[in-house]
Amino acid sequence: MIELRHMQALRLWHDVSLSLVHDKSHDLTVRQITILLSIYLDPPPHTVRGLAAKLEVTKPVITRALDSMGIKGLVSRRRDERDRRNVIIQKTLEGSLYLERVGDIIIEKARGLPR
Amino acid sequence: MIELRHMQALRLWHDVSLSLVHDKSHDLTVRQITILLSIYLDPPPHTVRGLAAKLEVTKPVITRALDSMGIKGLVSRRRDERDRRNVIIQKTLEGSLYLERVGDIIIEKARGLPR
DNA sequence: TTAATTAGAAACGGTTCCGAAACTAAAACT
DNA sequence: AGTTTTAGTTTCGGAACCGTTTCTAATTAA
Repeated sequence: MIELRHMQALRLWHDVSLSLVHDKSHDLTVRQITILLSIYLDPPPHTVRGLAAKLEVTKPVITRALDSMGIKGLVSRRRDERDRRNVIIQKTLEGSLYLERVGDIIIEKARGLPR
Repeated sequence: MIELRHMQALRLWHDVSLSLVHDKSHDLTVRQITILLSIYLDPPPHTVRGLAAKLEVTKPVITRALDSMGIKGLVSRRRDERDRRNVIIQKTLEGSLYLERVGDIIIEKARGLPR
């Protein structure tokens, strides 16, 4: 039998996920949102290889996720001038606004939970 | 500027999502996990049309998600004998165990947050 | 300066998902 | 009984994603 606090945790996950599904604007995969959150929450600089190691996926997975999210304006890329093999992944205004909305949703849904 | 409680909400979402990405066992999409959680948290009976309406997606999306999760043993389907047009979607032991683990992860990551 | 390493992207083939439309079967209506 | 409606699935063409492998460019090592 699942306990009450388990149910509340899962209810939160459900409610926020449902809001993300309803929000047709971006439709990110779990990997993509994890990458996006890493870029916005972890200390920079962010590189393809660093994200690949963190998520335990191959580099092409990161490259393609950045392609997709770049098209949507959620992240941008810039060559590292100190070592031009590197690509520095950067935040965008659009990405910040999107995550701010996601944060609002999480807080709102958490507030609605029984305590 | 993102506030502290925003950051904590997003950090929780990040940490749990990262755990889900690391967990190679099931690899569900956001839609799939939303459907799975609906089945386990909302009062039955669960039907294709009901889930489609709730998620605001077409019925084939639900059918296919149930196909995928059925193969993984996370849900099962049964004809409604009272109205044989309906399909009743049911929980499984495997699905319960999986969501119990997800609940554990959420609670664990929430505990690790600064307060 | 040439060879080896490193970072990231591109190419390849396969899988999965999508929405729209067509289809099957069961129930309800007339 | 025959038509219409309802529930769910299947099919279709297209898009996105996956892992592996290959490629390009930049840096480091010999």
